[in-house]
Amino acid sequence: VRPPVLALVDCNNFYASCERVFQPHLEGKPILVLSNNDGCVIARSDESKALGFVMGDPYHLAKEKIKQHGVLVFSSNYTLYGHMSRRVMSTLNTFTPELEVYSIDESFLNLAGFEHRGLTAYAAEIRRTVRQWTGIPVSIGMAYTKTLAKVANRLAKKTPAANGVYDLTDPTAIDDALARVAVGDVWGVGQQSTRWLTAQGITTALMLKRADPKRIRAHMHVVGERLVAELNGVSCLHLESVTPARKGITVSRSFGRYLTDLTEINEALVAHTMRAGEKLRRGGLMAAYITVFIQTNKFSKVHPYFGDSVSTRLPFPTNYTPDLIKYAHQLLKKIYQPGFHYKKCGLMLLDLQTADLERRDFFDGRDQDREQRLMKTMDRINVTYGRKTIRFAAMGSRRPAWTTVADKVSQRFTTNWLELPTAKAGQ
DNA sequence: TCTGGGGTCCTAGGACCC
DNA sequence: TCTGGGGTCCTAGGACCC
Repeated sequence: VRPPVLALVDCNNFYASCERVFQPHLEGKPILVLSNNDGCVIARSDESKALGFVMGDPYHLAKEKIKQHGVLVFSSNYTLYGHMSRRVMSTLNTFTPELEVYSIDESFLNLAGFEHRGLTAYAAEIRRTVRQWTGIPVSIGMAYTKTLAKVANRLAKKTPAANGVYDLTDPTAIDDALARVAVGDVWGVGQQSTRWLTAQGITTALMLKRADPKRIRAHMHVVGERLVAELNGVSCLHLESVTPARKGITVSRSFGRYLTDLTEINEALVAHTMRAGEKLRRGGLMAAYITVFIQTNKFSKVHPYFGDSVSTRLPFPTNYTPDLIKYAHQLLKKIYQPGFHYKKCGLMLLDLQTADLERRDFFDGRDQDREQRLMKTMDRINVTYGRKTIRFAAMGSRRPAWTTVADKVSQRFTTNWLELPTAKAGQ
């Protein structure tokens, strides 16, 4: 019995493409999208790639070249990207009953049962439809394992004649394809493994496919062994159409400038904690374990590096923000050392559990119903009138010292009435 | 002189992903 | 001056138990 055909649909240059949808004059121009805090390059249009801009390039080091080539630069606009992502995914859902949303710009589709339509033709139709309904260009790779579908997707992008669709279900085509892929470009092979594999003389995906799985396992553990199996057409990573429960929630940000003062850092931490609480409640969850971390700028040549983290188990699982703020603050005080130039802080909530049980009845005389109503009301106000409309005093009231930089954000075209795109009828 | 063995649970840290 | 943020999985090793 054949395993199901999997298609990996990947949006091309997703963030850059999102910017283009509502600003068509950007078509054909080099675009870069920056990370939070306008720190580094995280998305590039084809034109920018051709100019030699690299993923992860620090923005401040690229500025010269950006100016020189007239590249258009955007701060990241996650509200827009998230919304465009949902549009793409729901479009894809009309082509298959079973789909796994793998990331903001990628989905695996189960195409079993659609073979009679001709896989290449069907994929081409998916591609056309997504483009027409959302304005986002996608590439599609098909194979019998996720790892091979990833390879196929890569080839769909790299092979101009493929028209954005690459079928790797034909076993006789696989080896030729794998010979064209560097081992470091295989999904799951990162820097460490690339270094080791190369030293072993394994430089292409095909060589990795043919390597002795036991030998690979000795260095790359079961993950590496599975990878070799997947390259050999043995499916180990199955389609997960049901989103598994979240294991942790992290909120962290770099500060817009250095902070040295505990109170100021705590204001940032309180803001992050509020956000983490919102995420918890939105997912119907409570957390029983919390980690807080701080760090200075790891790239600085003038200031010494310092970073630390500390965790604690909470006396009871909670999603009540005042509880979270209290414990986060206690932990921050434990790791804060005066005298450093801090650049970032954050928290992680772990050991998440569903909030449907009344677990805290035994602990104290607190009125949980009232607490939950309070959080619900706060959440509703902050959704309706904007984030942090209602906030905790510990967050500070003036413009916070830690505010991130985002100088070049585009409009929230899809989620804000005041920022809708305008169309003009021409002659 | 000679000081067990096997199991579980938990956490930290590494590697990788987008 | 200026280098992101949020995840998952796996393994080793310590604590603990019998």
